[in-house]
Amino acid sequence: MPVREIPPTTVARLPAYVGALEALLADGCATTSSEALGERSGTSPAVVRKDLSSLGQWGRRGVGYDVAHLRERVAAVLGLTTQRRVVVVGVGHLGHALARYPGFADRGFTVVGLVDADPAVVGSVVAGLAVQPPERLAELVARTAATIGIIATPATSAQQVCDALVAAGVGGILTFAPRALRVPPEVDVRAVDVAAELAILAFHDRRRRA
Amino acid sequence: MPVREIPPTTVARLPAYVGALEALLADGCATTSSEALGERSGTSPAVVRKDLSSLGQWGRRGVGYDVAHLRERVAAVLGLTTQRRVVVVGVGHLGHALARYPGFADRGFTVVGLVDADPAVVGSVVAGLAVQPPERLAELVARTAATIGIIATPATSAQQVCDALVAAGVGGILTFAPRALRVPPEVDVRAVDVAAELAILAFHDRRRRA
DNA sequence: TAGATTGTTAATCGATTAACAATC
DNA sequence: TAGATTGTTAATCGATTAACAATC
Repeated sequence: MPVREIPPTTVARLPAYVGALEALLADGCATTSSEALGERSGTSPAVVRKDLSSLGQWGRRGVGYDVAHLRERVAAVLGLTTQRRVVVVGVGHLGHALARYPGFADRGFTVVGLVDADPAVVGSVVAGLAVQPPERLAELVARTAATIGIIATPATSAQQVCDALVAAGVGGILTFAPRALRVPPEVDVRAVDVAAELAILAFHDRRRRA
Repeated sequence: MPVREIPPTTVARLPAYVGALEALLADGCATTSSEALGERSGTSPAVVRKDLSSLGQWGRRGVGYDVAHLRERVAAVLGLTTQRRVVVVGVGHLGHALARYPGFADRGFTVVGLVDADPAVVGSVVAGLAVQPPERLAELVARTAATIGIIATPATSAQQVCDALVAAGVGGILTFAPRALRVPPEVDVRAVDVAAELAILAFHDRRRRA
């Protein structure tokens, strides 16, 4: 177990290493190098070595890394060995897609609850789960022991949903709403803003053509 | 027009400023400060001032920024004043959601084409567009003059789709597939990995409980 | 032994924070 | 004039890159 604090940039790259290691495993590679890992995860060999050595010394000089062992260790550092329960708020097109996303189960995440404010949607069954009304959110989180909430609502209700999730006791929130959220310091927020990503592409596109 | 190169971290924050300024405009604010903008966009006043001053001097000391004017200028820097045409490859649940996402049109992005490899999906009409087979991708991009491609396919086909988009001539790619993509240096790639975001939340969740 | 590759240190680079003079 | 707030500089901090000794 690492004693030093792991830098946030390193943590952000760990999931890519797990993915790359799984791909290598599927390809039948028993051993790999920082060079091959960098190639597969989109970073440089130097960064790979620095990141991995900040977690512990799991490679062998002159040889490389044991793929299966390293995958297990990095997944353990990320906390992917435990199942995590996730509640999705907002069951529009995006919420639907998230509720059914196969990439979650592979990584130990289970969607255990769906919530929507629209009475026409409440009660419908999506991905085997009956959609609950917002007033049942706290009870749902408590009953399922969910620790992560996903916000897939319009931006206008995002802060309200966020407050409800925090009050219900989740420790982490992933939001797709294009709006900054206020949360107490002990709650962790990650934001995905698809339109913002396109805007950044547009910036470079504009530069390229200028 | 700014002469100096704009730092990537600044570019990444610009869309949030545009959003915050639009919210302020909707609230009827004519003028704002770096403090209020920071609050709304999730950064500090110092960062706001530094970012904005790297684009030009658009504030007035002792007074603040003109909301409408600043919004227009930042949007112009991002290149949001021109309509951008977007092609979505992979029309599963996520592709469906993207094709219909209202947040795109608001920011000047129009989905002009849909492509899927599944013969059962090809020909179906989603969001007013007939889904095309992969072999029509190049023609589709050429005909619509699309400059941005979105990859919403399984990870296994992501690189192949990426190569086809590059060959078809798009300048920017937004991928949702959890896999590093190889592209020529003149093509810009942004990656959104939802499972990775959850994994990062899981890391902090684990620390919190440890 | 010779070649390969890690783990780590030092050097470079860039981003954030703090502070304040300029100026409305 | 006094108070407010920008634009900018300097100081701090953290991340990346380069290089190489350790070692398999």
